[in-house]
Amino acid sequence: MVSLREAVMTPDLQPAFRALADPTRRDILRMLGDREMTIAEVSENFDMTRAAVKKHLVMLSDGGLINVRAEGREKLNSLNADALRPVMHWLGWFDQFWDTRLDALKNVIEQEETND
Amino acid sequence: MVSLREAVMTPDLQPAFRALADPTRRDILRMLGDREMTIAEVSENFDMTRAAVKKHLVMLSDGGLINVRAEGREKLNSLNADALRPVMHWLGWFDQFWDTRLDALKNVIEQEETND
DNA sequence: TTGACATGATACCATTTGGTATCGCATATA
DNA sequence: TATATGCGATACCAAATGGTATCATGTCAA
Repeated sequence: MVSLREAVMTPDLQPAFRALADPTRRDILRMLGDREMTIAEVSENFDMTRAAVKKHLVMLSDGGLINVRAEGREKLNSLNADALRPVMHWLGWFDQFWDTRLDALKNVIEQEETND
Repeated sequence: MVSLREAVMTPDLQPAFRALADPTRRDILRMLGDREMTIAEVSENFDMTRAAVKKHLVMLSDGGLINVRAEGREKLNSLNADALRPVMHWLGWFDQFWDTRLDALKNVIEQEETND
């Protein structure tokens, strides 16, 4: 029996971290930020076969990072950004070790971002 | 020529993401949060040979996640948490997609954490 | 019903990954 | 100087990964 907090914040991180370890899959995630896409549409953006893209989508799905919805003979893949929260949470533990000398620089950068 | 922001916030993320993709390496990072350790010391915490641990340390070093300092015939490995910032930054892009309905739950959890 | 088409499934291949065993080298220390 | 010790390097192996080609299946449309 795990606590509510454990259940929500500490699922098995391995599938998500593994899914994020490939640049193609990270690119796919950002593409799906725009809109949900079929496998064929995703594949158009890469120089590889649809079967290869399909494998990446399976890994993303295994990590819970995308949802797949059937519509007729098409499968629409959509981003599930919430699955990135546990990953962020894990990384957040390291906040305590961040070099505070960089904070000023961080602020500068974030200021720049507001001007994008 | 890349901008300051690009140089600081968008280095090549691949070595870091790859380093984070293995549970042993993630465990090592948290161990090194306590104190810097020799290879032998890190190896004591795992059921694998020193050579295997060494390989993990090399990958962590490739990702910039640890620093290695020689002291006599020993090599002291220490956490470089700052290298996780670009990773956090990349993940932060997805904040815009997070389900706001989870924010209340997140607050509850963070409240719990203050009571640890 | 008959194609056309989007997807799924499988077999296969090369490379990377995660591990072991073993040897050599540099550095403390008796 | 010997010798023990901490580490690095290499060769090797099994399994996972990232890709291809090919065929099967379900669904839309004429």
